[in-house]
Amino acid sequence: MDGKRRIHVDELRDIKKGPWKVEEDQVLIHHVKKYGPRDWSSIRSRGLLRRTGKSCRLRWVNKLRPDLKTGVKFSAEDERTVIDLQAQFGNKWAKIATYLPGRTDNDVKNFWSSRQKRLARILHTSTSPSSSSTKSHKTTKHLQTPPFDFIPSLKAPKLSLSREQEFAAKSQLCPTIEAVPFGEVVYPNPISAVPVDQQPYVSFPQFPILQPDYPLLLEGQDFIGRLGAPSFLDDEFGHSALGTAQVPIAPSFQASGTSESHDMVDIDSLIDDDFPPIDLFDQIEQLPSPSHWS
DNA sequence: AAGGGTGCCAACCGCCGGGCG
DNA sequence: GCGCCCGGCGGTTGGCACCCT
Repeated sequence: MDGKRRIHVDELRDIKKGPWKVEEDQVLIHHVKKYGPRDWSSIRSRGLLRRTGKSCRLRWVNKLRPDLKTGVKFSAEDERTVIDLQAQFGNKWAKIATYLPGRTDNDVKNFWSSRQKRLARILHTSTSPSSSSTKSHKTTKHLQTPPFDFIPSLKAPKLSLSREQEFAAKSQLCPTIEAVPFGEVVYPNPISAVPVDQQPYVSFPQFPILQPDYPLLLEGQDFIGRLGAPSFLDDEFGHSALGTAQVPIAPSFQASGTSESHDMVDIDSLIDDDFPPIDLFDQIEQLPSPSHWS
């Protein structure tokens, strides 16, 4: 073809990928100081770096920008903000990131992804003991086709709660989960494919079918733990909107050994670390029922 | 001590829309 | 109007460190 095309191919062959070196960062920083965060492609055309403009821009935005909160974990406040905004905007990470100073869309995206994985794992563990913790999180594709209809997904009902209201909704904790005695099992409607005659069950809310997304799980928060709270259904969905399903207790939860463990599950065994202190959610108010979600 | 699971992060890929010739 | 280039964005992947058994 023409010369222009051939040059383009040669350039592509010469493109560098992979982790950035300190020297490359310095060149990029120098370019931005001189020309501003633009003309990314000129960095390459000037022969300053063997990186694509896209790669340069990404490096600057995600790593080199001076206003970034690098190495700072998401606070509970950040967490709430992300959850709120994700509920409002969906997976518009760039937009959400604009509400979080020092955070990039990549940060938010990674945070949300980790959270989704954790939630999926928790739910998977609590409903499918035979297959828990056997697959690497690297195989993320299984998360896109989760085994449950209700795993929190990428679109959530739009909420208009105040932050205080939402925090308050997290506050009702129950120290135990009450297990349904074996033999009094109600088959978990949309939840589990595990044979019901092989596992005892933990009371579990039957999520609203038309609102399958559950957006308000804080990082590290004991979703499982709250399932046993008497007010859980009222808090989260409005009692009238829900029935109750049961899900099997994971083997690790059953194996506590004591006679009580037959009927009661120690909440500590269900909760991840980093759980926000209870007094974080001092004020208790009720969430609106799903009928109020718009 | 070793191996597997998990969390976190950096970076790439593909798609899309806007600008421009 | 069309094609190309560029930048922006969301999704995905791979690597590494840490933790647990």
